[in-house]
This record gives sequence, structure tokens and C-alpha cells, in this order.
Amino acid sequence: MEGQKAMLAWEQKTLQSEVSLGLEAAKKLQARLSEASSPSSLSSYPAAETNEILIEQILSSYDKVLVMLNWSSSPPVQLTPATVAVVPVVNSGGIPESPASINGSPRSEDGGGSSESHRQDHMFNSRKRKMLPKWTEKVRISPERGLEGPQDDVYSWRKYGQKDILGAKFPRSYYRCTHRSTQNCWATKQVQRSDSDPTVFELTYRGTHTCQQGTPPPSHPPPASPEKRNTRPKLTTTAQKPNDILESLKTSLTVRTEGLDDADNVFSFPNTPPFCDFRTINDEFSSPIFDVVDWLNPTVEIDPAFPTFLQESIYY
DNA sequence: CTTATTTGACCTTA
DNA sequence: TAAGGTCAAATAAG
Repeated sequence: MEGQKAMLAWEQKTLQSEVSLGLEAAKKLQARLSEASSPSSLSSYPAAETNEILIEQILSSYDKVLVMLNWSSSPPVQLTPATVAVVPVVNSGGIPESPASINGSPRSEDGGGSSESHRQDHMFNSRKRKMLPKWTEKVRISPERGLEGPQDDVYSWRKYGQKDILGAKFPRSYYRCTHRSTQNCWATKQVQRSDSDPTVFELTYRGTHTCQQGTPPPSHPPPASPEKRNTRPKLTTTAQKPNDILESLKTSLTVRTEGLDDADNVFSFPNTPPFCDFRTINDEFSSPIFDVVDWLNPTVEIDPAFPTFLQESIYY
């Protein structure tokens, strides 16, 4: 009831740009596919990866649009399952509707127990995670560059965990996008040093960045990006020996894409909703949005020709 | 102060 | 159940 007009205008704009983005990505994908069909080209792997990225772009854009449409377009056209208890964060009353989760009690030493809300959040998250694309890069670093983690992207990561892996000499570090809470960017990555070759790091990425941090290169597919950059000066590894190691600055880069097991399941990204300026968005609360999108998918008929060539590109 | 890392407990999955 | 993955309090760094 406040500045609805402004909001509508804003939404319209965003919708437009999103659709344009999706269209653009679709076109690119189309072009790539046509190229790939030529037998003369020797491009095999990178093509597929790029395709996946484009697909993500497309889906992401459409998801955004759908979500926004759902928001501004009043009642959901589709029947709402009874399970639906949550509403999109679109509320703008200044009153934080406590989503019944969030600041749960600390896990360590407390007489209480784990609450269900926590579990639900986790379930949501893991569900999402399952649908996120995943790829692995093996990067061999040179000692001169420093033994620091071979961060190869311009994105900023925040370490959130480290685990000793069975059978591995070095622990595995877990990173997530710094803007996860502010921009709902669910990209994560894990760094594992090869036990046989200390110079080799295995970077496993999951999900693409939906955030807009700093300089998001227009066509910057996460896989097949051989640059290396350090954002972290420190290595937490205990077994660190900045001596010996080879002198060859060979940077073998192996990219392997997997995931997208279910081509049927259109995964959806949370993305930053139009309301990032407001503090309404709180990280994990985006789950409702997901649900909305989830219902939308089966119901909405916006499945033009995409799935068709999507599959093709996936199977290539 | 704010922001990032460390680290052990908790949760999910195979 | 164990291994892997994540959370969040405590702590460190800027």
C-alpha cells in the first residue's frame, strides 16, 4: 500500500532485463549448439560446460521472472498445497515476520535440543544443493606463486568449514560465497589438496554465482576458467611445506562437469529479489521462494522448446 | 567496531 | 553407522 507504483515500475524493469538475459543466453546456447553440431570442430568438453552455464542463466532468469510474476500477480494461479505455510518475503511492514527458524539455539552445550525448524531449513538447503550444478577443477600450482589456495575466480569466498577426509592427507576446506546472505548467492566451493601431489588442488564448485559482486564478467563461465587468483593469503593446512616441489610452472587444469542428474528437475536459483534494499531478505528464508517456484514449474506452461535442446546439450 | 576464520558439534547422506 | 558437509560460537584479524 505504499509505493506500489514505483515498485511496479521497478519490477517491470527488472522483468524486462531478466527476460532479455534469458533470451540472450538462449540465443547463445542455440549458437553454440549449432556450432557443436559441426563435426569439424574439436571442441568437446568446454562446449558442454558452457552450455550448462547458459542453461543455468536461462533457467535462473526465468525463475526470477516467474517468482516476480507470482509476487505481483496476486493470488497464485495454481492451487496451493496444504504444506504451504510460508509466504514470500515480499512483506514490507517493517515487522520482521520471524520465520520460526533462524537464531536457533547454539548446538554446543545447551540443554535443549534441535528444533524442527532447523531441520527444515537444512532440508531445503540440501534439496537446493542437489539441483545445483557441480564441477571439479584440478589445479596444479607452482611454489613460486605461493602455496596458497588456488582461487581461480574473482569471486569472494568465505570459509565455513574444514574436514579431515578419510584416506586423504590434507583436510578439505569448504567455502561459500561471501554474499550468500546479502544476495542469496548459493555458490559454494571446496578445496582439497591431493594427497599424492601436494601441488595439486582439487576445486569443486557447486552452483553458479547469482550475486553481482564487483565485476561480473558478462561471459564468464565458471568452468573452463583457467585463471588463478588468490583471495586468501593464508593456508590453514598444518602440513605446509613451502620448499622443494617442482619448478615447472605447469598448470594442468582439468575440468569435469557433473551434476544435473535430473534434467527433468528444473532447478531454481533464489537470486536477489527486488527487495535487497530492504532488510527483509534474510539468507535462509528464501526457502519459501523456492517452494513457490517449485509449484510453478509443474504448473506453469512456460516450457517452450527449452527442455528439448536442454536435454540435447546435456547429453551432447 | 566489523568482518573473516577456526573449530567442534550437529545434520545429511551413502 | 560412519563419512562427509554445514552451522555457529568463539576467536582472530583488519
